[in-house]
Amino acid sequence: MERILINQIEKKEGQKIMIKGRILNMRNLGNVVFLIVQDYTGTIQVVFAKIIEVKIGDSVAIEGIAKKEPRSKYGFEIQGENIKIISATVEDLPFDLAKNDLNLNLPTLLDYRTLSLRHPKVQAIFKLYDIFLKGYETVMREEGFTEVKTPKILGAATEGGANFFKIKYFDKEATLAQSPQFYKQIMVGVFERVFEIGSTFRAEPHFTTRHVNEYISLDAEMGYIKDFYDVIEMLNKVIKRIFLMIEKEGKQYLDMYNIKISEVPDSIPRVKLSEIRKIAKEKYNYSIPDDTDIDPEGERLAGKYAKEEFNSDFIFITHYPWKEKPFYTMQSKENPEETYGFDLIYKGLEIVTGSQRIHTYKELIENMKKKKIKPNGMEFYLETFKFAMPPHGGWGWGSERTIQQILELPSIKEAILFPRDVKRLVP
RNA sequence: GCGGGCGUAGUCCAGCCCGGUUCAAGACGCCUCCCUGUCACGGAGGAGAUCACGGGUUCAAAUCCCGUCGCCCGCGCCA
Repeated sequence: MERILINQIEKKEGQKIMIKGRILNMRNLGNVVFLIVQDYTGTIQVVFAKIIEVKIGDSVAIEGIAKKEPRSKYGFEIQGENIKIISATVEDLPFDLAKNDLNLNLPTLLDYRTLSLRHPKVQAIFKLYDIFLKGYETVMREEGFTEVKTPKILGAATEGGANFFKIKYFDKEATLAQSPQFYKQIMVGVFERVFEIGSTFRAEPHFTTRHVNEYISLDAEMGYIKDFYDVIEMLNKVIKRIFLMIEKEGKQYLDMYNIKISEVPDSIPRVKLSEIRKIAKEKYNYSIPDDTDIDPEGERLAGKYAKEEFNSDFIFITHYPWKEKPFYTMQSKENPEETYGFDLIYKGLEIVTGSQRIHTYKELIENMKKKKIKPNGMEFYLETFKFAMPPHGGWGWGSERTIQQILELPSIKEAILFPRDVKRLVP
């Protein structure tokens, strides 16, 4: 008999069918047994009026009659006639996958990742992530961006600093990319508009709920901009369209977390960093420390301000200080202490960083000198700027952080299948 | 790196402050039995913990002290 997918059962009312899937739960009432069976399209209840020898977790093939059943919360069920174990669970599960909530501590959730991922509510995170990635690809292509994949094994650190992983590369030393920055800029000189979805690696030993050492960055870079507001407008438009797609296609998954996805304003509020400092002080009586651009408390307050003042979950903070920004960021013409750099804060957490980049060779070299950065290993990047790079800018967007914030997950690690942090290299 | 916290059955946890009838309680899961409409099914019974490890204080330590190991969080840095 041919397998019928669970979401197709309603079309087979009254017919004898066969499904394949995993037993999520079993309720034994003596002479009647209820099974909840899951395949990749959904879940359904199967009822047997006899004793059956199966365990929760088994992969099974079930033959039975599809029928309408108002007594079942699914509205439909299968009157089971025959059940066959395709693959058996040979050990007790370490926790209860049948409950609505898994209720595990983070280390347990991640240690038993191969099993915790089977829980519908955990799966929902990654189904939403799937929609999110598809949305990004779709919208970016429609905006004329070409998808590129740039190397992650690099000969030199992208942006200086010590936060890159060193690896052995035959007889040389290499590093893992902590950003596609150089390559995506170079590609502006080729395709004008490019985007990338790729792994980035950061060797920072951070211990927070919003950092990991390997994450997926959604990058973009676009040429012939008139100023960095062109980049902000593009990002605004892209986010709005993606969030609408997630709302439409991911409703069943959002519902599992009781989340109504944020409305993205047509024009997300934009506030200068210097303004945010004043607002934090005057409105919330908090002083953002002078030795940083903005601290996490400052970001939370910026998010709070956006909600209270503009009823927006999003806010752009612009004009980050020159001394805090990397050498390729364009300095403000109006105020040399500031740059044309911005962050996007979503629900009080930074999820995107972007800027207009310096596009002339001369300015780039001058800025490097001022920042005391040696060109060693990045000659290939600098060379490009001798050959007429158009004015351009772009962003790096943390994909997992976005999912974390959409679902309000307590840790970014819940939004990654197999997260890598300071303490975790397996599974 | 600095600061704070945690470690008790397979899982989630109570007990720790104020050491002693609690030979560590409960819930979920597991095993046995009962139940023909459950949907977090219900009911009865049962097994499962050298209280992270090592040392100390004490008549007595899960509980107080010291050390070790493991982990989590905040900050820094950033997406």
